[in-house]
Amino acid sequence: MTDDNDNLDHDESMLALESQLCFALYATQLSMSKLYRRLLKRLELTYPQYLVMLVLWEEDHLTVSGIGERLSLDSATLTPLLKRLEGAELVRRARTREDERQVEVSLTDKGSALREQARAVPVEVQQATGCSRPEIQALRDQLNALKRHLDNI
Amino acid sequence: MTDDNDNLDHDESMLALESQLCFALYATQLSMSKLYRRLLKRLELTYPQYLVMLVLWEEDHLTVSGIGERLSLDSATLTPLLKRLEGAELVRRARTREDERQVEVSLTDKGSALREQARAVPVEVQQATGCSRPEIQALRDQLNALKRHLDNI
DNA sequence: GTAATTTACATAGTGCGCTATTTAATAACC
DNA sequence: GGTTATTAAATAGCGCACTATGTAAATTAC
Repeated sequence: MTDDNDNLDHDESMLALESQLCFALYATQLSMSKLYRRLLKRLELTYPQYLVMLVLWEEDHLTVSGIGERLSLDSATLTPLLKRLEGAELVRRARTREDERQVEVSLTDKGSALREQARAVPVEVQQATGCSRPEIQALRDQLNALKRHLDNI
Repeated sequence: MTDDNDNLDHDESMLALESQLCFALYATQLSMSKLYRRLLKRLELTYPQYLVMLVLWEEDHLTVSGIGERLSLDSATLTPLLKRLEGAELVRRARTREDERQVEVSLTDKGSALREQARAVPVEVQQATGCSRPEIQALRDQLNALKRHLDNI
């Protein structure tokens, strides 16, 4: 019954935790976010807040749905997060005159200034990954390709 | 001042969202967990619950900290999750006689039986990723290597 | 011009995942 | 044997990230 045994071994490894790409992704994401939590402590930002700030440092005056598109996040996630950034006086939120359904998110002076401190973060992260820049870029590109596949189902 | 401009462009891309490995990881993890949410709906499991079940299908009768080690998760995360699995009658939890600080988590018959239905999940996931098995294994191995680096800081 | 539909955001509720702390049990030390 | 330190799990509180739903504004259809 070698055939059955092969199937058994195959099935065993199909459900084994270590085989799972999903678990590698999940566990590495947790480790990455732990590293960022440490680095972002002095900026007084959480990791998702930092991602939002990255978006706004790149392009100010975005709507909630504009930020949502960039980060693949729902307004149910973004609205409370942006309110906390507003409370920290890093952004301001206001309904646009053109379309009152839309909320425009803009950087405050304090929010813009925080960019200077944030500059050190990617350097520190790169050191922590122990990877070269080409390796990081290759891995990032593979992940982005994987995401596009996953999103097209 | 081309040198300054080079530095400026360098700094621009260092904080650009698309440059960030962290964001690729974060966004891909969100997409992966969305895919699993769809597939796991009929098993009535959340994604983290599924990961716990994977661990127990591989090795039954683990302590909370044993599961925590496998998944890199704290007891503050696991205890409520395991209570929900217990409520769904997939596991049972009991203090061990040898050391009453420890809680042993065991599969119920229902929990063991769920494994059969779970077998289809990795196959469906692999189809969704659009990657070959060697590609998946290579990406998984790179992520695991990255995690080890991140954890050693 | 009005009604129906769609859109953008907000809210409610749930399930994590974390830090900090508490509780109870075990181990180490004197 | 008693005290102190450590360990395992649980609890509290907070910040997401999601689904579902509600509210208000804009667009579309008639």
